[in-house]
Amino acid sequence: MDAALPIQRGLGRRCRIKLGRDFQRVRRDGERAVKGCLIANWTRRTAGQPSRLGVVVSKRVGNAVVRNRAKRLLRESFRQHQDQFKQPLDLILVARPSIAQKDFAGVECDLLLLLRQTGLLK
RNA sequence: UGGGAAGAGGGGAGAAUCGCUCGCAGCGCAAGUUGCGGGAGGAAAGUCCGAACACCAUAGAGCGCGAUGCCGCGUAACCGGGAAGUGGGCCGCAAGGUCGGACUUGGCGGAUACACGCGGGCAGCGACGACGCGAGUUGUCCUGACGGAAAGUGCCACAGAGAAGAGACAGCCGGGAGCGGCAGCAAUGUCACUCCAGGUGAUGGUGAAAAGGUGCGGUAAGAGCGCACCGCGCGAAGCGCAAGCGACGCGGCAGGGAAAACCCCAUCGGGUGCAAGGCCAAAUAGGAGACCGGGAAAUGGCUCGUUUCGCGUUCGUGAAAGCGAACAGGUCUCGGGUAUCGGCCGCUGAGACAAAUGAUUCUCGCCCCUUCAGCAGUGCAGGGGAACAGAAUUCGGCUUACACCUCUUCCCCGACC
Repeated sequence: MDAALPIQRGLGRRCRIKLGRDFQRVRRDGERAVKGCLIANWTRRTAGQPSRLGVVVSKRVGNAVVRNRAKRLLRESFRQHQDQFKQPLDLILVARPSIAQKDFAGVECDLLLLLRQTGLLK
């Protein structure tokens, strides 16, 4: 890892969407895209604020173990690429049932493809 | 050696990088940041029983509802006192003291509903073995929501003549009448058939079950009609803490299944659950509606009974009682708002609250397949696999899921000695 890249890849409490009204706002007012095993809703934030992530995994995806793993994979994909966004986002990732068969590389690939298609990446 | 069943135990290890969460300490005004330490299971699951804990309710009686249902002993969660060790907080310069609770070890006392374990008892158209001519008895195993069918009501399909204090279809039996064959001189005897009125519960057939069974006697034929034995019922010396067993005596036999149909008996049971519940801002603030105003509320289902509250004020009318109106009062319901799926406590050596305990890579170990080498155990290389499953107040039990490995017991097949 070269020293030129800023290493700010944490995913603490400030980087999460926790309030129900935030979820409702993003899913009502934001933009929406679908790719592979995930659905994304997002709204743009002003520069300087951190990006925030919310994860939604319904019971249709699987039992508690499968759902937990899906959430972890989505969070990890977001964490590793959040500094590559053009501008900060409030992003909600909704898992689809096909995520149960994917590994980390598959989920990461779907997320990058989606972000590239919608022009959110640098 | 291979396969199967049951039970018990285990349920990969280590490292690097990047992250999450909680606690403590340092730095920082703060946001944060650094260090150290803790961070999923045997079932964390289902939520099927219970306990702790919390709140609400609670004179009592009856009815109802629910749960449980052979006997004995034991076990834990939990509560109380206390000991040692490990780790932690606080005080102290230190030695040390102290604190609450966590874990481990050993032990004491209290508490038991359910559950579980062990032992025992009883039952069974159950399986196998032994004994007996036989009915049957007995041993082992298995099974058992294992109080009551002798409180009552109802049910028992199909088959069968008959299914609960039953029943004559075939059959058997003697008697009467008729007709016929045979024997006889005849009276008569005998054999078969038909009809009539009876006897019978031996035989056949049906069924889960046919109203005790096996034998002998008896009889026209039969029948506990009589006897012996077996079974059954009642009483009972004695044995056992108890469930219960039972020498012996008496009784010719009372009597089917199902209570997981209703039901009866006994025992127990108040309700809701951490979204319990408490605290904080603001406040017994301030709105809307309904009802009561001879009633309301509580006794969490109902009734009785009991307890509590309330039956007020003003105005009009009237002599008064009373009537009408308004207000106050009581009870119930509903909605908005604040820092808002508000925050904190409850809440923990995991302790969240859009929910942490992770991601990637490497090494080693385990299992399977293939190639090669080897008589073989096996070795090298390549590829693949690793189940069920994620804490949400805590604890005990139950149930369900589970790749693979280890151990114990039992069974089966093959080979060798």
